[in-house]
Order: sequence, then structure tokens, then C-alpha cells
Amino acid sequence: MDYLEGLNEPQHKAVTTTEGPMMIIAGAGSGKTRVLTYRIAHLIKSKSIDPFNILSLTFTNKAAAEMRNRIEGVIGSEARNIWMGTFHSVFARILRSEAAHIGYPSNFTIYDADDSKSLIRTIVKELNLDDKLYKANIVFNRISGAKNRLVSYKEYNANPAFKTDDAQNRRPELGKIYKIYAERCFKAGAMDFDDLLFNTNILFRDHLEVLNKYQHRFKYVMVDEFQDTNISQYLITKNLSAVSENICVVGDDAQSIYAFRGADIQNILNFEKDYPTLKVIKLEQNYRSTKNIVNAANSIIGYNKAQLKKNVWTSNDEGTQIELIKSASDNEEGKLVATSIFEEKAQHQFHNKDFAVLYRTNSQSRAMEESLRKLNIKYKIIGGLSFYQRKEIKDLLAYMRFSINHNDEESLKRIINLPKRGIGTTTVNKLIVVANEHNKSIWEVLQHANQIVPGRAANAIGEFVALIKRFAIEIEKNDAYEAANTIAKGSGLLQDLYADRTVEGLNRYENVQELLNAVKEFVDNEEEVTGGEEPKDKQLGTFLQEITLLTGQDRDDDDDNDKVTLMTIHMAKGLEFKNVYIVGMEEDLFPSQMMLNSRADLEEERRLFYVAITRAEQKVFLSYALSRYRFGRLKSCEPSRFIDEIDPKFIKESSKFGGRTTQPVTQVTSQYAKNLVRGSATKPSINKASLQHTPSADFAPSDTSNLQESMKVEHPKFGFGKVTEIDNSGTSRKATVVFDNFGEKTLLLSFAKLKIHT
DNA sequence: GACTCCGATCTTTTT
DNA sequence: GATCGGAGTC
Repeated sequence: MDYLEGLNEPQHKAVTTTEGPMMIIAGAGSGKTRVLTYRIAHLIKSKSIDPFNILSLTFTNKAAAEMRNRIEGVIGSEARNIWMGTFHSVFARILRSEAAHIGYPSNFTIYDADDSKSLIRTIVKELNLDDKLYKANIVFNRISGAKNRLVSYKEYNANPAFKTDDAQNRRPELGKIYKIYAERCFKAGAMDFDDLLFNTNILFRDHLEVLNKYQHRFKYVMVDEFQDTNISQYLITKNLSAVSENICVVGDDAQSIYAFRGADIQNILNFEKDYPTLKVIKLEQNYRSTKNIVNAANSIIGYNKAQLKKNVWTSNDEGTQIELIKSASDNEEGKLVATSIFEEKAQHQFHNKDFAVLYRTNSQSRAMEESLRKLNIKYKIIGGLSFYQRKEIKDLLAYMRFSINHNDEESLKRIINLPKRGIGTTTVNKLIVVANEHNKSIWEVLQHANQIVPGRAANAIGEFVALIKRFAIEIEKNDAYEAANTIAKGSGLLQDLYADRTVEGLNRYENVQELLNAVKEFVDNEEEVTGGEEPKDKQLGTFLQEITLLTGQDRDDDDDNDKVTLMTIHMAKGLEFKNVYIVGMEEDLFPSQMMLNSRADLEEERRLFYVAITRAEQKVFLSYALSRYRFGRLKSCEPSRFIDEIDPKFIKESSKFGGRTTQPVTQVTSQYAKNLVRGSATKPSINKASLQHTPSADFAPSDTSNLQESMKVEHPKFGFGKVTEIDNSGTSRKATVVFDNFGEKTLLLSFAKLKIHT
């Protein structure tokens, strides 16, 4: 088989070992996608397995589509029949055809996180609970966590452990909210993201004949990014492959970064116990990065205790050291990074697309964008506030959703008075309360509105109902594009936006047009995204499902590819770039203070750092600022502890930018700008002293320029220690310190946070 | 019921 | 620096 040529030994084994349970531990850059692709091709070509019997779960739909293309290149058009996609999209599809078994309509709506939180807010209000205490985010996370561990609201309320736990957190009513939330979703014919997995589990648990059907269909199951699956997902795959036991999981424990949404690293560590005959293959050779990058990454991840043994290595070139860029403020950081990209491009003939800027939080993109724009460097942002979260888009989508599923409460609330029809919140709330009290569906209540609300509102509702009925017929009869057009025009949304001639209004109008284009593209597009046996249908409902389940990377449909990519580190999973800038390398930002406060999981943050660095093929830049705007306030920052953790051999300060005298910050706060407009402005309150590097009140590092051997020092993280060696030989000074509790460490003096004790 | 203005609050990360 | 909700007014 020609496709087997050029594989190294473990890769070859991973491709050709097809039977029985198997785990592939794939280090960063070890050619995992290649292995997965060829493995499927091999199953079909050499083992004559029907593509129809293969299920491959990937991290993004885009990855699935690309893999399908590559397999098609090897085996031909048969590849179309492989079931491929994300957990959510594959099982949403299965749930649609099996919905009746669990009492759902097959046209159920999928609630995104915004819908879920909005519903939670409504419930909290209805129960007269304190919305400061029962914040939508907190409640939602709690419910989500329960569902991901397969705890139903009944089990939740029956288990005293949850009760006492909630009571201790001063939120005793959480169980009640969970119950009402679940009931309301069910009544609205809606599933949230977690329900897609939760209900699949219920379906398989309670309907063995259904499980059996899929067990026999999916004779070979593959799971990519296994380290980021949660218990719910794990159980689905385990059940599906219980008959054939041909389950192959691929993952890297060092890249597990989704514990916060229920991913359980124990899945990977316990897999062996569940499958005693498990074969384990390790892919340890890195083909992506330079030696310097691989070794630096290894030196970081070495600090983690929880990990499987593996030895990632590369035969690639040595490469250059990681460069450290220091700046006075977040705005200057943007400037320096943009300038650096500009210069790298000029010096080494790189293209824009060879660069990625990675950050911990989405809000960090702003400063970068500004600077890149100023230097005329094209960029694109992956993730963040997506197109589909814009108000005008959500409004139109809500019309579509409600026209398909007349009980979708969240969509109804969005559109019933949009454009204004004289149906106010008082009326809507009354209707919802009546529906819930009499256990009637919203749709039913709407049709008898005249018995509940005054004549004028009732008339308006009557017209609204007629409108929706018209749309429903339209959707039934026509393809998605025609239906979407009718809805956009018939609802009055399009005219409303057209009438608004402001810049924002024009923008919104264009966005809606763009959405309609996307529907058109969907209708025209012959490609299948999810795979499976049915011919692709061009119904509006299918379009809606696809866009709700798009992952961040899926949404990257920019035709102009030569752009610098900006995204969070989470979004960068599975991608690679020639050069990577990791910005905002500051304590409390990365590692995130929030993460450390809420879950105390420094190791996950470190894995995130590991993921970020290993995206790069050639060069890594780390950047930190000494001050940064957060919550509209300028705060001083200290360099991240992660910088210290890199073995100094692999890192150096950027000769171009390190230590340059920096501009004072001239930005003013939004409050100041507002006051200025009102004419009541007081002086801008930028404190110049705050620009100086003052890590924390109780730990002020000393000037290390006169640090000498055998001096006693203190470090904020490592505690007390003694200097054993000062190294002045290189471009930057280094000190070796033996810490009382942490042993010997070598620190770069120019940014070492050391306090000298004389 | 619609509209406007002000202040509070928030920011991890995502399907 | 954006969004949301509440209060006040038409």
C-alpha cells in the first residue's frame, strides 16, 4: 500500500492495527491526523470495511471535512459514507431520527449558551430569587456540570450531597431551578448543548433496540482529542463499541485543556482498566517544531505531576531561542508584536498566514487588532464574539427557529415584539405564566390570546400567529434559501434595518444579507458536513442545526487566506503555524487568576501554555506588559511564573525590543470620555507610578544588577534560596539559585523576581 | 408600552 | 469598555 510509505514504525502500527480496543498517545506534532486518515483508508481499502460502518468523532467539523477529503484522495468517493463530525453534530443527527423514543419532536431546537442563560434568568426571576446570588453563569455551569456527569434533575434533587453543597454555597434552590429548567426545555422542544450528549445516553440506556442498531452499524469507532472528552461522551462511545470492541481513541494527556467544561483526564488514565486487552501505541516523534521549541515545551510540562510517561523528541533543526518581548502597557505590547511581525516578514520572506497571535482571553484581541491595522497587516480573528451572536442575526434566526418549532420559548421572546407590534413584556410574561400554570404549550396559549390579554394586544398576537403559520408552510414547501428570504422580508426585519441609515444600521443590514448568502451557499453546497446515509436535505432546519453546532475553527470561512491569525489558545488546538506569538504572559492573566481561584488547577493552565508553544514550527515569541487595562482600569502586572519555568537555555530577551524606553500610556478611561461629553470631566486618573513594575504590595523585587554569589534571596513562588552561580557569559545574565524547598533553578536576571536579603 | 439615560457588573477558556 | 436592567418620562 503506497500510503503506508513514509510512516515511522509506531505510526505504521497505529494505522494497521485495526481490531480490538486501542489507545494512541499522540504527542504534539506527531502526525496524528495523518495516522487517523490512513487508518480509516486502510480499514476500507485493505480490510474491505464498509465506510458506512465507521464512526469517526473529531474535535471540529472542519477537521472532519478535511479528513474526509484526504481519505477520498486515497479510496475515492466511498469516503462520503463515513460518519464523521463532532460529538455534538453526530449525535444531534442521531437524536433527530430517534427523538420520538425520548418524547422529543424531531424538529427540536438546539439552545445555545445564550438561550440557556436567558431561560435561567427568567426562571430565577419567576421564583423571586436573588439574581445576584443566582447568577445565570453560575447556575448554568452547575446544571451543565451535573448533566456532563449524567446526573438528571431527579437524581440531583434526590441526592443530599448536592443539597448540602448548594446550601453551603448559599444557593439552596439550585436543584429546583435545575428541575424547572429541564422541564421548560423539554416543553419548548429544546435541547441545550449538554442535552445532546445527555439525551443520547438516555436514549441508549432506555432503548436497547436503538443502541443495538447503532452498535451494529458502527463496527469501528474512533475518537480524536480523547483527552478532552467528558464522562457523558466517554459513555456514549463505550456503549456504541461494546459489541465490536473496535474502539480506537487518540489523544495527548499533556494537551487536556477542557476540564472546565467537564472533560475528564481520568478517561485517558482509566481507559486501560475498562479495556484489559487494550493496545497502547505512543507517537513520540515530533515533525512540526524545532528542537528548541520541543525542548522548551518539555521543560515546562515537566512541572506537571499528573501525566503519562512519554518522550517527545524531534530530528528537526535546532532552531532559534524563544524570544521574550517586554512592554510597558497592553497597547505598547500590541505595537511591539505588530512591529515584530512586520520585521520578521521583511527579513525572512514570511507571509501573514505564517503568524498566529495567541492569547488567554478574547478581550486581549482589541489591542492587537488596532496595532495590526495601523501597520496594514491583514488579520483574522477566530472565535470571540461570532457572527451568529450578533443581535440582528440572532433575531432573524429566532424567527426561523420559531417558525420550525412553535414552542421555542426563547425565540418567541426575542421576536414577538420585533419589529414593534404593540406586544409588550407585560403581555408576554402573562402568556408564559398562563402556559406554565395550565400546563399548556406556548403555541396553544398564543392561539387563544384573546381570552387572556386585552383586545388590542390580542389582535396583534393574532396577526403574529398568522405570520408564523405562513412561514411554517413556506419552510415546509421550499428550500432553505427561499424560506429564509420570505422570513427576512415577511417579518419586517429587513425593512426595519434598511430604514436605519446610520453606519451601524447599514452594517446590520449587510450582516443579515450575509446570513442569507450563507443560507444560499448551504443550499448550493453539495458537500456533506456530517456524513451518513440520507441524502443531504436543504431544509432550513438542517441549516439551523449546522450553524448552532459550528465550532470556532469551523467558522473560519475567510476566502483570503493570507492573514495573521488571532485567537485564544483554546481555539488553537490542533492547528499549526510557522511563528507563534503568545501575548499577555502575565501572572493572574496567564495563568488565569479566575482559574486558580475557582478550581485551583495550575496544571491545566500549564498544559494550555504547552499547547500554545507546540503550535509553532519555527519560532515562538512570548510577550508581557507591565501594565494592562482590565475592567477599564489600568493595573500593574508581573511576568508570568511560566516564563521562569522555561529552561533558560531555550529563551532569550528580544534584542530588538527588550528594555526599550516606553511611551507613557495616553489612553483614557471610558468614564472619563463620557464625562468629557457631559462637560463634567475631572482629570484623567492615570497614575504614572502604576506603570512601574510593582508586582505586589508584599513582594517588591530588588535590583538584581549587583546580585552576587552566595547572596540570600527570596522568590515569590519558590521562597528562600541561595545564589550559587552568576553567569555573565551570554547575552543576558543568569543566576543559579538553590531554593530551600524547590532545589536548584536557573533564572534570567533581567526579569527574575528576586528580593535580596543581606 | 416605548424610549432614554444612568449605573452596575462583569471577563477565563467553548460545544 | 460593553452590556444589561432599572428608573423615570412621554
